Amino acid sequence: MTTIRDVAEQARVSIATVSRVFNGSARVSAESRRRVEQAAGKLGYWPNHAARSLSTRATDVIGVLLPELHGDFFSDVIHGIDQAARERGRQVLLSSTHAKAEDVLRAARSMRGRIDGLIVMAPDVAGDTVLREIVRRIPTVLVNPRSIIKGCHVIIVSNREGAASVTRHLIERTGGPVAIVTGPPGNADANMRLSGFRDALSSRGFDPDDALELEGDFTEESGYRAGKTLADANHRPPAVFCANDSMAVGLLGAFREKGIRVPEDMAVGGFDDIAISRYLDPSLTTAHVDSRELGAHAVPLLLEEARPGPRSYGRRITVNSRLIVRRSSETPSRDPERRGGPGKRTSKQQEVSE
Amino acid sequence: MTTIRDVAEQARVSIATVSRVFNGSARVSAESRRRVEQAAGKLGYWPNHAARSLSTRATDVIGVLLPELHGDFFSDVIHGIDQAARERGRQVLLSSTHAKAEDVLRAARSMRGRIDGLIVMAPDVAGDTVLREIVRRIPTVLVNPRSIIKGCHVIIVSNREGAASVTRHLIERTGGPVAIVTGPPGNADANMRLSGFRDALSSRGFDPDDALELEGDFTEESGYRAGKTLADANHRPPAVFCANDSMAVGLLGAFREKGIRVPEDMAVGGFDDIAISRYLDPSLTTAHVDSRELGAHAVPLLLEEARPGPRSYGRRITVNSRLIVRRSSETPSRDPERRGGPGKRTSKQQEVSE
DNA sequence: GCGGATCATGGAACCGGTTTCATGATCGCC
DNA sequence: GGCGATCATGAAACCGGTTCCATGATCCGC
Repeated sequence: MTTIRDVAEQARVSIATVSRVFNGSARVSAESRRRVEQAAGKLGYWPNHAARSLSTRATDVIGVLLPELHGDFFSDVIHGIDQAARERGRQVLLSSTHAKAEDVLRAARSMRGRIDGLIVMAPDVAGDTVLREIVRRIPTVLVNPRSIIKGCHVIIVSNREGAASVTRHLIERTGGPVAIVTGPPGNADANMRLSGFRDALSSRGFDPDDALELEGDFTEESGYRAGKTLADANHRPPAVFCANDSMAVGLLGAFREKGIRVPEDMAVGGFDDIAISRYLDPSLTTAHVDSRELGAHAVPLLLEEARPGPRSYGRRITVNSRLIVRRSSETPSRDPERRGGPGKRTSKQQEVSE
Repeated sequence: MTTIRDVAEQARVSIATVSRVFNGSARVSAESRRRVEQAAGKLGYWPNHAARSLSTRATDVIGVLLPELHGDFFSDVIHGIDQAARERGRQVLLSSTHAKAEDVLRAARSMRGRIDGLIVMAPDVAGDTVLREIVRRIPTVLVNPRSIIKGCHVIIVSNREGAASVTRHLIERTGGPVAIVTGPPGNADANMRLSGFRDALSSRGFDPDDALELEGDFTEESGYRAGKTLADANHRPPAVFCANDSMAVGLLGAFREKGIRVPEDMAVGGFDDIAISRYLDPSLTTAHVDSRELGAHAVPLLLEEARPGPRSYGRRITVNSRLIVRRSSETPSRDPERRGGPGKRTSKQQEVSE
């Protein structure tokens, strides 16, 4: 491959001059510039960015660590990050499926020298030792971490408040109580949503009841199993809140098989508002999280952090969720003609913000 | 940041020995290894991969160029690539939204030195000069390009055959003829699908008819517009094939607003089998493309290509599509109880392969 | 015409690793 | 005990850029 030296030789100038032409920084005579450009064109020279970033200590690349790429939620987050990055002339280095702390550490390590900063989503990583190791070396923005690192920027989805608002809504519509299908035990998002659910229940005068809490793991299958369990239960509550939409999809399938009508027999709520939620039958009441916005927030925060100079003190940004009421929690009697279906995607949906 | 020299100094060995310890290549005495590991741990040393790949000329990173990140199709493709890459210890450098040839070239250029190989999806890039420029310098796998580069690996979705099979199916169910909502004019996928549609029509004895071809651009909105146009047409055909599922979503919305029942008044088919297609009401008949498989094929092909040594001759891999028959093209009289909904996602769907 | 400022340019150090090659120590064997 | 083979190790070249600094040429004003 042709290097800067080949171009310099061909153009009969020094490599320093070639570098200057390509960076447009210092002044170069018109004659030298012409010769360099001609030589570069003739040889088909493309600069090597590994070499470049070795000396400049900058890469224009943002690293992203995700727990998984499955599911629409993370696709949307990546989309948001990629778009925000591209608007700022950055590329995105992706690494996904890091459940264990050890995986996260290894992935971050293998990015050292390749990125200017890192966006980490690690809702399953307990303790802060691993995150500290990373934050110590690489400018980082944490998204929904289980533990907060002092001085490190954080973006937090209002999981607790969102879960509480869906739960409250279900209580209002049905009189309560409400069951929950939880996320995996160690997961930060899952924990906050469970907590919000409990808050809402007790604030409406319902006592804590273990029988109302079914364990899931955010997968459609676990929602399906929980749906079967609920359907067979003796004293079925009139509503159930699924800690994410994927589980609600599975749960709705189980209910259909068991002949439980939604919302007539039971109201259902979810969390995330993934793309298919509005197309489900019945369409799903859920807490909408603007997952693109997550990325859009993370990138500028990170680039500010990655800038040389004194670090700003760790900032905390909260991304709000909002309640979207759809058919799965409608009052049964009401507006029967809407049965037709989800409607055109771009048309106005019935949305209720709290 | 600590460098290999700091570690060497602390461990009282040379940088060569530190390098050997970290790469596990040559033999190092137990004593030296211990000292190096202790020093590295104490100093918190993480190797710099920019420097490393500068001398090894390898990065363990795969570049991916996409036309856009919108839409479920490309999300799935990324997912497939990421998974295949991770299984092989590679990371993914992402760059999206490259409509124009110029953008594609710039993006590829800015990856030089950062990646071992490149996967390019550029269905809108006409001519082969830009792609040639890239292929010349970086091991590349092209996915559904508009023009074939000699000697370069290519992965091709059987657009033509898939479109033909959906069209034939619609003719069989309705007696034909079938209208089409096309993709954007210059797009490679769109062109092939249109071509397959025409083949199927003429092979069943229908003459070409411009009135049956409505122009779309792969967006939901364009499908919506086409739906309105079709609904208002004088002689409406009994079926319509949308060149992708997103447009079918829009078209179904328009039909609903116009009171056209699917499949009773009109049968509808799509292409891609994106995630929501099975959840639509009615669920959508479509040509399923395993978009994850696309990635799974591209990565090993690329890594083989990127291996030093003689280049293998450009190989061509075809990813087949298969017809998925769902309610949007069902014979109206049949099986009315299936109206219930899409069913559990993991449960068996009615699928018909040709 | 002379002295100092401005300007274009090249040499060389540097970024942080890998790897070749030379060297001295240790080993086994006769 | 001496010799060649084996082994661990460090010095130094190298990967391909950027940038500091010195240098010589040109320009300007007096």
